This record gives sequence, C-alpha cells and structure tokens, in this order.
Amino acid sequence: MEEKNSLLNTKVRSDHRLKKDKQFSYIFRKGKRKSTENFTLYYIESKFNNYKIGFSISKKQGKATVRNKLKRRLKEIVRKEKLPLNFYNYVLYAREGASKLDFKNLSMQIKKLFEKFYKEENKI
RNA sequence: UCAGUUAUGCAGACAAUCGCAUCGCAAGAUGAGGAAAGUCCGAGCAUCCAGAGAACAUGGUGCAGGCUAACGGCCUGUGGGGGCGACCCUAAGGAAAGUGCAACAGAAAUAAACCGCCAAAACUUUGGUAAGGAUGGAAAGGUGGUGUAAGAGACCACCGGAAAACUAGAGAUAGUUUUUGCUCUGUAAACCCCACCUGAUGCAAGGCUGAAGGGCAAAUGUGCGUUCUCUCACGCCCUUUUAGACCGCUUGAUUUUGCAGGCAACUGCAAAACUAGAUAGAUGAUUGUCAAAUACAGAACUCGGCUUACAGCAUAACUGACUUG
RNA sequence: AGAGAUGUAGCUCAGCCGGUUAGAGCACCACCCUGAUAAGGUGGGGGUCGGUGGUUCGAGUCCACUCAUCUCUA
Repeated sequence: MEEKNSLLNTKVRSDHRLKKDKQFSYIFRKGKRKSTENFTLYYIESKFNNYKIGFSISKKQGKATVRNKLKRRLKEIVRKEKLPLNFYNYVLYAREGASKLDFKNLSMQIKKLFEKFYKEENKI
C-alpha cells in the first residue's frame, strides 16, 4: 500500500480541486462571500502554500450537458488567467442565468469577481 | 413539376497552440450517444447458507406460425378499421360458466303498449298489433314483396347471422355446399373464466480491510410468499462506528468484413480487431478551410428491446395528379 | 446511479367500486348588522381535476405514454 501511494505522489498532477463534501460544506458555512450578477465566490484562508477551488452548479441550471459545459468553461478560465492566490480555498457557485452566457462574458465576470476579492484582502 | 408513402445514412471533418482522464519507464496511444435519457419490459451477475416436485396465492401476457439467451420485443401472415393509391393503424381469447354496472331521457333497458293502427261494444272501455312516431350509446336482424281487420320471419327473394360437412392451409382463417326463420343488448383497460409465464432485492448488490460491543450453539431448531413431500447443509451470527482505499469494472448472447441458408426476423462458418472505465466524476478555449456546423443531448456494473426528444441535410424505391412527347 | 410518493379553486385538503351539478375550510367580492371597524349572518364569483392519447354510451376516477415537484438509499 505505501509503495503504491508513493508512486502516485511522484506523478504530481497539478490538482487544485476541492473534492470532499465536508470541505464544501465547511466553506459554505464559514467562508466569506463576494458576488456578481451570476456568480458567488466563497473563500477561506488555509495553511498550505497552495490553493484549492471547487465549482457548484445546481440542478436547476439545466440538464447534465449544460452543467458539464459550464463547469468546463469555468475550469478553463481559472486555469488560463491564474486568478486564485495561494493560502486560500475557494468555492465558485453559479447562480441562475450563468449557463446562458458565452465564454467572453463569463471570463469578464470571473475576473471582476476576483478583483473584488483582491481589494478586500489587501485592506486587511 | 407539384403533392405524398416507405426505407436507409450522417449526427461535423481536417490542421495548429494550450489544457484534462486512463494506460505506458518513456515516446506516445486511446477517450461519450443515436438516443448515453425515461427506468417501461427481458436477461447476465451478486446476496438472501443448497436443490427438486406438487397445490394455492401474487403479478403479468392474450389472433396464428416462426425468430431469439429471454421478453410485454422482432419477422411473416390472418381478421378488423382508414386512405383514390403507394401504404398505414390495430391490448384482436371467452358475454351461451357465474356475478356486478348501464345515470338522465323514454311507455318500456332485457324487458312490452305512451301516441298511433285495427276490430268490437260504445263515447270511453275491452281485445289484437311491433308497420309508423318519440327517447337513447343500445328498442327484438335489414331491404323489397306476399299476406292480413290491422299487423307480424307468419311466408318468399336478396343481404346478414348461426350450425354442420367437405376442400385448401402448419395454423389463425378462407372458400363451397347443405340445414336452420334466426328471442337471448353493451361492458372483461369491472370482478371473473380459460391457456401460458412468474421467489425477492439491486453494483449505494456484494466481497475485502481497521476498531468496539452484544448474542447463540447440536435439535422437537433454522434454511428464497404460504402449505406439503423428498434430498441436503449447519458454526458462527448480529449491531454500531471509522475509512471510502482496493476488488466488482470491462473480452462480450462483442464489433467489422466475406461466404452460405432463410420471403423475413435471424442463424451458421471463416478471417481480422480490442474500441471510455471516471469517483466533485475526464472532450474545453482560440484561429483557419468547407454554404452552414446549429438540434436533442453527457457513459457510471453490462447486454437485448420498447418509449420519448431531435437542427440541417443526403440517397433509393414506389404512389396520385397535371403537362409535354 | 437506483428505489418510491404526490399533482383537484389564490392556499390547505375531500371526492370510495366510472354516472352527469366536482365539494369543504381559509382567502376574495357584494349586501345586512354598527356612529365606524372586527366578529357574526346572507348571497356570489373563481376549476378545461399537471399534459397527450386510448377503453367506455359516459373518465377527476380505468389503461398507456409524458411533464413537474418531493422523499429515501453512501
């Protein structure tokens, strides 16, 4: 078992994803919030020199194809623009209407959202 | 040319850059659908310690023959209905085994007399009658004649029904002939009868792994809806909690091509191929070319169907009408 | 992913085994009562029974398909 685990660690996938249900609910309960028209960003400080981000899209947004597409686009934006700072964990919650936006508008909104977050954190 | 019927196919492709999942030492290779959907059926697989038979219960299916691992599916036919036609639709056993139900209307609803018609007495009664009226979804086979006081399958012709025989067919059925004047409405997607099938739970099944606690134990007990019969088995079982790693997890009633059989569904043989396996759950972004790339939509144990959603097209065969030759 | 339940008036529910007019309470509107309001009384409006098709003479009820909402199973 230990050998296998060490092998997995050597691969080092650049995995910045939140995965466990507990982490999600923790951030929803205790984290701070920033929001724009169609998105809300929940965030909380962490101890590690790393960041993790999760995406939350409710079933009301649409069927499986719609939700998957939105999630993929959000991932792409976050990856390309390198928005999140280390020492934080995030959950990005998509509200109604988010799935109707095209890629350009999405990236605009996400950038704005993170700018709000930077301002807030610099003040402290 | 217009209108239509049936069947089949595609479900973006190619190139460049960045990025994701699996496999691989690496280079690299591969990477959602025709419905992946609804979960409506049928199986595999797993557990309920095992298996066989009979009866009952529960639920289902319902024209015939075939195909299939199996089916409530498919194919070829039969009966019925629709369309000028190509063709399409069809839960289509039994109402003469029994029970229930049929509101309102109407004189009467499974049984006869309200109006009418006719006769007699007589000025309102008695008897005959099921042609006509009116009600209804349904009113005593239909049309025409003979007949009669008026009428009536009372009798006759044709149509329809029922029964029997013969012929054709594997069968559902069809055809022909004969007999019978033929009372006996509808509903079984009401109970039911008949024939056939049918254990339950679903991969969150289940296995494996860490910790704690509890219970029972050799029989007169327990063992897949109930009862019975026979064979057989029996020492471990249960609960809570942590973790969610690993196995199950993808080579299979598989796919493609060719040949052969069959009207067809489908089957047999040969060769080649391996084609997602995630676990917050992998396919996106930008640019170029094509007339355009846009519809419905995302695998979650796996297959065979059914049903529903669907942009833009392409191809083939056939039908009807019109025009020209 | 799997298993199940429910859709009837603005809201909360009845409506049994098909039968003709789909009811009840709250809410709404008008009138009565009061100097006025509430309470009370009388009367009234509002439903294609989630949708589509079928069975039947007739469907909220039976059957098939479909849509929406909710619950349970790590």
